[in-house]
Amino acid sequence: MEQLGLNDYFENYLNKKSIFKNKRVLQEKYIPSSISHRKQQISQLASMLAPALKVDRPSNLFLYGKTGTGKTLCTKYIFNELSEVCKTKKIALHLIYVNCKLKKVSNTEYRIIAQFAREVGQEIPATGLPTEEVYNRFLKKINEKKQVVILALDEVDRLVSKLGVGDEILYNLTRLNGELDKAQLSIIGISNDLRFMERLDPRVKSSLSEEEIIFPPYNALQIKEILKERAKLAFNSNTISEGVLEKCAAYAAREHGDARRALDLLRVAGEIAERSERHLVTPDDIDKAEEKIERSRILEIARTQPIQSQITLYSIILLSEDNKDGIATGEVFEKYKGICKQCKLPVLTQRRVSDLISELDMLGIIHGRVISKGRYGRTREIYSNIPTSLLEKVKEVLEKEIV
DNA sequence: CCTCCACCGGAAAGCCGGGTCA
DNA sequence: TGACCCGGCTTTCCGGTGGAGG
Repeated sequence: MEQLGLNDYFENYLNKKSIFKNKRVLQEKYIPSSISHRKQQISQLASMLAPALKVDRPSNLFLYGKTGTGKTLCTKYIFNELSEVCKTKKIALHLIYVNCKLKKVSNTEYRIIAQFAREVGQEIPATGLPTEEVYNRFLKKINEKKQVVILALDEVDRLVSKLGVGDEILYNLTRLNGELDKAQLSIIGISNDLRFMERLDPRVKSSLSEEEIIFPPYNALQIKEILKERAKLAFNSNTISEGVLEKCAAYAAREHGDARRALDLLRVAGEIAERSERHLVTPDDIDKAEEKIERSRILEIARTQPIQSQITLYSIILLSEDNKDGIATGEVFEKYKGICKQCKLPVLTQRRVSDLISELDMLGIIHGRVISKGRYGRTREIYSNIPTSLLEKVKEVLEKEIV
């Protein structure tokens, strides 16, 4: 009997008319056949990379623009087009796209170079080799034949984040071309940190940004048009009610014209409507979507932090419950110490816990600022950023981990 | 105007678990 | 097998520092 019920359910599910026609259109990795409001950037990109088709080395170039302004999309788009041409005309051009923040936080020189090497078909162990050796293998591999290699480094700023340190990776990279005789190498840097360049060594700066392309944020109107195009492909007709796209665009523009965020919102809103058996997405769903995205982001962070960081967060939550104004680092540390002892876990130094607090701050899940209380010292004033409606749930998650 | 609190945050070095290589 | 290499996390050390209270 039960099985029959389940069968019916699935049967129903399949027959049910979905709101979505093709949900993939709203996903990040989808590349539309034409890109709106980026004509200028596309043609610049194309003209700068075109020499590669004659096996001449294109200039290094640099793409700026905040998140969701189409940098990655345009790059991938151009890469696709280029490689089409190369395939039909048999041109020796190798395009490599790497996102520098792949997997977890800080990516290192070794890993990045290893990643390049793998992209050109040279196996590299995950660790163990001297970094120098990885460079050599990479160079040797691409220098095997006469060709142009274009490296796109998405989110390059991640490579340099630790002020001062790290720009040697870029320095090395920009110099690599000189060590090749057959092959030629050029680099596309992509960054959403507008002040990134200022922090760089001038030598790197000049060679990396032989050419620059700027991606300005989309305005609400443009985002709306983008949404409209995508929605047409992604949803069945008459499933989007009046004002949904406008609201979605307005929310995304409120930040800084982040088209990706707008698309996420729309997709989640669609899912919400669908799950509640409606055939219409309403502006209200956009609000729900925004809340849902934020909630799951927070829960995800709480769940995946390393244990010591979880305990720190837990301490902050506990303390902020009966302490409306900010908490001091010292208080957090005392609480933290107590919990660690109780759970028989090693206790970290206050210095370290202080860093954990900063990290949680970066994630936006708490916030704090350094403040002086005169005679009573100088400390960070810490507040929780977790909405009260989510507090219990977060605590639950953390307690499960801590025990 | 000076003091001195309670921490901030940079630098450097150590440890550990992952690996290579000859 | 032992000598090395790497990244990530942590500890150690320590020079600051804004401003309430004297």
